[in-house]
Amino acid sequence: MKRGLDMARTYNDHESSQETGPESPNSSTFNAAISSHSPKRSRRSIEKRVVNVPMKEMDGSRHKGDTTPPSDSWAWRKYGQKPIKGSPYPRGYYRCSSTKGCPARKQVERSRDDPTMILITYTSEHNHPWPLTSSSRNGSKPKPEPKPEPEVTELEPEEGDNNKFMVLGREIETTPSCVVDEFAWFSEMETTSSTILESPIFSSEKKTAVSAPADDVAVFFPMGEEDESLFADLGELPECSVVFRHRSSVVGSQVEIF
DNA sequence: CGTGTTTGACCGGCGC
DNA sequence: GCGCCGGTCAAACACG
Repeated sequence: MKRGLDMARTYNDHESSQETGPESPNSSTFNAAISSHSPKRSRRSIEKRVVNVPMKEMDGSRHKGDTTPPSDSWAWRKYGQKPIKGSPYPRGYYRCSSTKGCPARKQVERSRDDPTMILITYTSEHNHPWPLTSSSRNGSKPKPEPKPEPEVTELEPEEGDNNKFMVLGREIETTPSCVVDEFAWFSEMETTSSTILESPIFSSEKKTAVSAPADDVAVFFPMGEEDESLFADLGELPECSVVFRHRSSVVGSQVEIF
């Protein structure tokens, strides 16, 4: 039996059962659906987010190798590892196993430039929610865990900068209306283990994209209208609610969004 | 026994 | 057209 055919099917079976709606061309410059690198998903919008995590934050977590990701609250199952050309470190491929049919994936690799940094790329289909149920890897079973009562902090973009921020060196216009519910999962991760570093990109624009006063981490991501549909079937968080919880140990944040 | 990891092979896109 | 490369599959294996 050869793959091509059934591999696409295997996943589409899962995904089709979770179809939340037709792909909508996005209006936001920011949530730009990536015409994927992954041809098998080309029918859909793919969202990609990159997070840098310093390795030291991984001490004490289940750190077994170069591509072992820092523990977050989600269950991830590794499905592959590849050496990457030009990088001395392999890239690990993980699929979300927190929920059945969860389309989220992540890639974990050491930064070539700074081996102490772990580069985590989260990928999910645009119309799929990011995993909101969490599961501790301590146990073997992921279990649904509705967030108790997330501490909601309303964040408002500063006006001075026109709601723009830099993404990989590009200035991106953002939608001021919402902060990222979508990143509740990220918040979880952040609260559990990692420090998300502040990148030069964001530090230079810190008044806009990332508000990272000494003890607070707040990250803005614009949401297009269609993003809200992400949560239509979730109902766990109020609109425009999110945010990263206060953590005294946090030194900064960096999230690059594609 | 169920779940996750390892690893070699395969597939498709892309550049030359 | 061909080779390279990134992404994924799936069998075998490990572990609790």
